[in-house]
Amino acid sequence: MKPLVVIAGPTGSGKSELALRLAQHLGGEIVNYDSVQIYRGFDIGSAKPSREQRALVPHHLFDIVDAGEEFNAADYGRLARETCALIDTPILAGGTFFYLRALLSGLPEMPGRDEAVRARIRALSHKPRGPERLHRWLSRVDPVSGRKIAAADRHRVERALEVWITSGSPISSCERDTADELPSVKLALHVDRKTLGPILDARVAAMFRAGLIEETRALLERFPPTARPFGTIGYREAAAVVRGELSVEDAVGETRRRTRAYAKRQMTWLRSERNVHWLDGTDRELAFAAALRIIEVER
RNA sequence: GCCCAGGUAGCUCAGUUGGUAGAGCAGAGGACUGAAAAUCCUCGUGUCGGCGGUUCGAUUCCGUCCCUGGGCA
Repeated sequence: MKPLVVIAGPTGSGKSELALRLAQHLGGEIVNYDSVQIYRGFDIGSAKPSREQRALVPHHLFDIVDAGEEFNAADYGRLARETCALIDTPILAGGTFFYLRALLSGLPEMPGRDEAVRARIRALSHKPRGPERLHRWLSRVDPVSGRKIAAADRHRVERALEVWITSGSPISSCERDTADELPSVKLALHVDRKTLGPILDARVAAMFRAGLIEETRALLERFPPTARPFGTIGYREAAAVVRGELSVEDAVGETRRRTRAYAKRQMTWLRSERNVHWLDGTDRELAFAAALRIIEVER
């Protein structure tokens, strides 16, 4: 199997554009690894490629689930493997590196999500000092995870307990089969944060101008407000505006703030990723040329 | 000109019944095993507006001056 081409980088660094150009040049097809662009209707706030762009080259794994449906990294990993297997030259584009990992390395063998168990755990967490008690429970049954996961990290505490309850074995004992990793060429666009900041600010303003609030209002009429994508950057703020809890101005500010923090988190993740070829994201032509060269050598 | 209310970390502010101060945000670094655009961890010395006074000691009390709001003229 030829190595998969992966385009990475922080949000707003020009991943989609580079991926599209490479796909056109190499006769490839784009495969999304962004956890919000998988949702139907969440277009403006997720910076989904436009209809025109998507007509140029086949695009996969966009608009595959509705907001109310359960979908997670494991689902993505399975789906993406199937999808890539059917395509001659997949070009992975996105920013959810946990999803990318689920695709390339797979997730360890372990029990899936169990809503009933989750509901029980969540009920406990709402009691006084609930989070602390859940963490103490976890530390007792799985000291390794207890040490690794902070008590305030409710998602991870919840999942670790869920695995313990449903399987009787600690999540920390589950191991990924590392030999199984799919070969890939990882290209990451680098834009230093001083430069990226204003780009992201402008992008957020453009999203609100393009009708993010109206898009969110329409989506809120079709899906429960607790649906996951309503908690993501931009949509959380737009939903608050729709509910009359936030001014548009504050929503823009809050969305900018969270977008910048997100870009920072993405950079942190990418820095620790091995075998990444870094490209200068400030020069699109150079980045494209360099990407082509690297892909030729690596494949 | 007079009367209020303020002037404390890059920003918004808390606080010190007098013993040189701390939150949120921003910023920096990090984690990431089915919610991942999620969730979380670590990092805080700044003439506490200026100058005097009282005091062993003032950012805190007093005086005065400057600045910013708001009100009255």
